[in-house]
Amino acid sequence: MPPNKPLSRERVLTAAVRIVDDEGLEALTMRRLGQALGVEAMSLYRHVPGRAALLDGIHEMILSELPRSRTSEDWIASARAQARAFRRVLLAHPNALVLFATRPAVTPASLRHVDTGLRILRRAGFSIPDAIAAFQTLVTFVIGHALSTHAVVPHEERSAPDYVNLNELTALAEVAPFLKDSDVDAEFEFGLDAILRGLEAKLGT
Amino acid sequence: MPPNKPLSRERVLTAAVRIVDDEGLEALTMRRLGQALGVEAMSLYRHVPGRAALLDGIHEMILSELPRSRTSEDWIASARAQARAFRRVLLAHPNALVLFATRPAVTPASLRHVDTGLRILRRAGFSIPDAIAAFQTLVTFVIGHALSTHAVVPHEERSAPDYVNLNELTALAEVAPFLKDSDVDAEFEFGLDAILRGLEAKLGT
DNA sequence: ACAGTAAGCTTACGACGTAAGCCGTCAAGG
DNA sequence: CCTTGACGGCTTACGTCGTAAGCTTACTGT
Repeated sequence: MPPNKPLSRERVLTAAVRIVDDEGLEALTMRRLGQALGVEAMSLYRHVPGRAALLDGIHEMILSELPRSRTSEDWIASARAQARAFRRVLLAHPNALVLFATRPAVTPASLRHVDTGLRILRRAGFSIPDAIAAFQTLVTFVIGHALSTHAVVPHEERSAPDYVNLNELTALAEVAPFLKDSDVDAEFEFGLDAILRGLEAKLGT
Repeated sequence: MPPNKPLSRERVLTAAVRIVDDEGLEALTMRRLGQALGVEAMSLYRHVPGRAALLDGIHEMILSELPRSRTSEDWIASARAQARAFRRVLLAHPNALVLFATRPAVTPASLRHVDTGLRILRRAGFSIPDAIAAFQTLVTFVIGHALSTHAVVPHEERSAPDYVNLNELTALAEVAPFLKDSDVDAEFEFGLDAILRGLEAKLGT
C-alpha cells in the first residue's frame, strides 16, 4: 500500500463513522480503525486524543449531517419538519444511536440547530423556560423513539422470564398480536403529533 | 474472610447494582464484582452466563423496583402517576440509565407494568395501534428525559467548538442564561403534561 | 547542509472478558 | 465407615483492548 494521503482528524472520523455503520460500535477499536486507514493504531493519537474523543467526534460528525432548516410561518409545521429531519439523520446511523443516549443533546456541533429549534418555539409564543422544556421534550422523544425502535443490540442472554402469570395480563394479550407488525414510522408520527398538539394546548396557559 | 453465604444469582445481581450505583457502570468488572462478594471473578460464571447477562440482570432488577400501581378512574391521572413512578425508579440509579437506552423497553420483568400501562390507555378509549404508540411515546419520553438530564458521563475531551458565529444564534443567546438553573423536575412535568394533553386531543380523532 | 518538527511506527503494560480444567467439601449409597 | 459424585469456587492462561513512552523517518525553512 503506497503511503496514502496524510491522515487528518477529518479522515479519521469519517473512517470511524463508516466502521460503526458497517460493523457496529463494538467493532470500532483503535487497531481496527488504524487498519481501515492503512496505519498503525497509535498513529491515530496524533489526530484524536483517545477513544472517548473519537466517539465524541462521531457524534459531532453525524450531527453535522443535519440539513440547514428553513422555518415557515406555521410553527407546528416547522417543528415537525425539524424533528423529522433529526430523526432521518439518526436513523441513517443506527449503530451509533447509543452515542446519542450517552452524549449530551447540546454540543457545539448542534448549537445552530438548537438555536433554530428554540427560535421556532419562542416565535410560537412560549416563555423562555417553556421553550426550553418543549425543546427538551421534542429532542428527547426523537432520540428515545429512534433508540427503542432501531438500536441494534447483540442481546445474547435473555434471563429466565421469571414466571409471570400471563393470564392476568389481559391488556397485553389483547395487544400482543399487533406488536409484531406495528408501523414504526406511523408510531413516530403519532407520538410527534400528540406532543405538538399538547404543546399547542399549553400555549394558551 | 470466612466462607460467606453461598453465592446466588440474587446476591450477585444486588452486589452488581450496588457497585454500579456507587462507582458507575464502567467500574463494574467481573473481577471487581467478585472482590465485592469476596470471591474470584470466575466464580461468578456459576450464577451468571457472562457480562452481558449481568447487565440484563441489573436492568431487570431495577425494573422490579417499580411499585405495583393502582389505577383510578381518571386515565390521565393514572398515566401521569405511572410515568412519575417509572421516573423515580430510573433516577434512583442514574449510573445505570444507559442500560435503559440500550436494552429493549419491554422485558419479562416489565411485562406487568406494560400491561397496566396499556390497560389504562385502552380504557381511555385508544385503539390498539394508538395505545401502542401512545405507550411508546410516554415510555420513550420518561427514559429519554431521565437520560439527558441525569446520565453522568465522564466526558473527557470536548472537541474544538468548530467555530460557529455566536452572534447569529440569537435565540440561543436569549435563552442561555436560563439554562444554568433550569428546574429539571418542572421541565419533566411540563413535557409530560404536554404529551398527556396531546394524547387526549388525539382521542377524539 | 543542517537543525527542527511533524507524522507514523515499535514496543510494552495493565486491565478486561472468559475458556478450560482443577480441587475441596459434603450428602447420599453401599 | 468408606466411597463417590457433583456442586461451588479457584487457578491458570489466552487473546484483545486502550494507551504511555520513545524511536524513526521525511519534509520544512534557513
